Amino acid sequence: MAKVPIKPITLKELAAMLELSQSTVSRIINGEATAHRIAEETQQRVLHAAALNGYVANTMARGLRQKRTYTIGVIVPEISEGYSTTVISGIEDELLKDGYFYFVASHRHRDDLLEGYPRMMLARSVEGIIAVDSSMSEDLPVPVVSISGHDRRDGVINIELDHDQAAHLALAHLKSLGHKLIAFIKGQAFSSDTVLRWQAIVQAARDLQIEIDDRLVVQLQSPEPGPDPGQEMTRQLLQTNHPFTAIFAFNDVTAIGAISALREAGLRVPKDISVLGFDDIKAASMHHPPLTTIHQPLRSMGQVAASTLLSLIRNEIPHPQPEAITVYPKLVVRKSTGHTALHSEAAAQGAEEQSPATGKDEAAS
Amino acid sequence: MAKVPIKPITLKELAAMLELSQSTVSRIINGEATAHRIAEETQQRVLHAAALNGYVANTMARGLRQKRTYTIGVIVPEISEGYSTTVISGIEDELLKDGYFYFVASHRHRDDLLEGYPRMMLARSVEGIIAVDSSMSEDLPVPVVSISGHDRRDGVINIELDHDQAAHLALAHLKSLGHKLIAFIKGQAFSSDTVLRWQAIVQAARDLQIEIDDRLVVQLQSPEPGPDPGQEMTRQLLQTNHPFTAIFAFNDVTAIGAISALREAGLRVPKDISVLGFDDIKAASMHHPPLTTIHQPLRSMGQVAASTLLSLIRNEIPHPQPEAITVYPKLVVRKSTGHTALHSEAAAQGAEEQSPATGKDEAAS
DNA sequence: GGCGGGTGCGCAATCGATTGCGCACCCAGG
DNA sequence: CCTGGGTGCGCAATCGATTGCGCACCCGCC
Repeated sequence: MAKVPIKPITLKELAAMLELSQSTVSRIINGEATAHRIAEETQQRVLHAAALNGYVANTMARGLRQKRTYTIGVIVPEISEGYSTTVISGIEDELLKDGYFYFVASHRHRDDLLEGYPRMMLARSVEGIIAVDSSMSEDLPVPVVSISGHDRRDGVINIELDHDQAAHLALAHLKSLGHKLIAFIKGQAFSSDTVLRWQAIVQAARDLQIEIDDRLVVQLQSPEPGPDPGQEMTRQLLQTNHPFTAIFAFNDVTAIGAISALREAGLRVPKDISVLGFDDIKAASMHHPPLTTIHQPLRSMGQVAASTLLSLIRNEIPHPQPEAITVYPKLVVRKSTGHTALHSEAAAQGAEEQSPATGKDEAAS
Repeated sequence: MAKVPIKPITLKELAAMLELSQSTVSRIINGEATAHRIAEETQQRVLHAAALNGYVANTMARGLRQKRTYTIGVIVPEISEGYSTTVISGIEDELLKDGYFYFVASHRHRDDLLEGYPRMMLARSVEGIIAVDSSMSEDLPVPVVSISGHDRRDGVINIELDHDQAAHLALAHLKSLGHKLIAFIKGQAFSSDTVLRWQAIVQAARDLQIEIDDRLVVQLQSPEPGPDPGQEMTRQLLQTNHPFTAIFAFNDVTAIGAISALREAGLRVPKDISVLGFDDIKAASMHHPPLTTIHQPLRSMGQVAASTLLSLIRNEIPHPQPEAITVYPKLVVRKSTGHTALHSEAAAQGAEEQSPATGKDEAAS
């Protein structure tokens, strides 16, 4: 089992052993032998010696010359929460399959890092960059694919959710449960989804004839990840004393914070107030009650981003390039939403019973 | 906002602009100016121009010359859950500070990947590897730091939790709440913590004079991440009909699964059954009820691993190297544990009241 | 005027692989 | 004998940075 790891042999040494030039050996190793008319016998000789000596080309030397590294960079806001990491695991699926590796860097919304990381990655000759929920402020000399970044920049392909459909699914669901007084928690200003999502909600509300009461609309302020900002805004919502029967949160983590605040105020979810999340991260199904949420196919967004980026790198995407690739949401009904009790106690009671606790839900994607 | 599209500038170009030689510029950039008697004014000129043009040395070229890559590899079982990702974010903190980048690869417990990834990383000349909850089967020619991997291999430094203390904290907590019939859910066989943790539990139980009933000990089987395996084993535990008043789960996600199973069976947590988790991942504090758990300083374990690895790489750790670096657990009491009702209804009632819902807990580390 | 000692910086090789040209050799045909 | 066309492979530049030497210039002093 214990192979002795020896000092890697270089091309020069290998060539010397074989009494051939480096060029020849290099060509054979790289499978360009026939294109250069190298004798079959020589090829075998070289290949054999290479295998015997465990020759592996030095990645840096090769990278320096070819300007190829088979490496890409992934830039995320934050590494420890459900959104980015699910996307990353989708990215990984695709990349490693093709022999690419990736660097990860999280900028935590710090502008200097948002600027610096792409640069540092370029210094490492990444062949492309995937930005997750982060807007790139500069044009980069490599292909860029952006996930939920709505920058509309030349050459940058966006992977984005169909927000209109998402908003429609969400509001139609709440409406079907009888909700009319719906509170909204918008995302932080820095999140690239915030604006589009809100526009879509406004439009969907109009289509479904749901009225949006401005006093029931709040926006996350604290840049902190985790449920606290959502909890905080929900408290604020409760303090204003405007009645509502449902909350549509910007994401699942916010929804979880909202539920904490509601509980704190003695309100039951979903009996008194329904809470609808967004994203469908792992924690959504693990929560109690399991969150009804709008599922974003995060993992496959990562996969699509990665395979699109590879295509761009290989120049396989004809111009004009598409500006965006749309993916579609799904409504996942779990237990944090129910019929509103405000207009019909009976309906509310029914809602309680409508889905007996089976312990199973469609968490797995 | 729109700066120049950043095509990295090279040393040669920068030197040309400044009408200096590459050597001089290189020396200044690398802080070897004084050692080479470069005029203070020239230094300022160079530094300024470098900053202005966002010069960053090409890592490949530098690496080629210095035989350094400033890159390490991180191997994790799985990327999308709380344990690894928290560790990774700790790793990132330390590494990027020192100009290192890292590759991530997740093996999902597949042996071929567990073998293959280290190899591929070596081919990319990583200077070291951090293995998170994964055992490396071979000796590697670079420094390795392992987090919760109990392999005891020469040259591999382990970052490990003080399991004895953890077990003691956990059992003492349960005992203090009156629990005597404690069920245990052990980790999957592949998790490197499983054995040590269990040994520590057995020892702590002995010390605290708690009896472990073998019929109340189950082990996670399914390799699947997420709460399902925990839920499954808890159902099994319930079916055997041996009474118990508390469950000590292998980790928080398992605890969450356990709580689902208990609810499903009509049992309340913590009123009927207390559940104690392990790890203190983000989801633990977000759950309802918030999990009482044994906190592992995951983030700082990542930081320690990274800084230790960097020291190893720099050869700053004198021989004989330590075999392990121990970090310490903390008991975080939230709301999933309470006095057992089995022996004293009064005590149980008291427990209910003992911690009023404040909505605040010590989740943040 | 020549020499010694600072000062301040440059030349060119080097890391290991890739790659655009080009060259030597052989054989057959004219 | 010379030429033309294969065949089989090598020369040397190149990628971008680092680094061991070394050199030019200036000043003051004997």
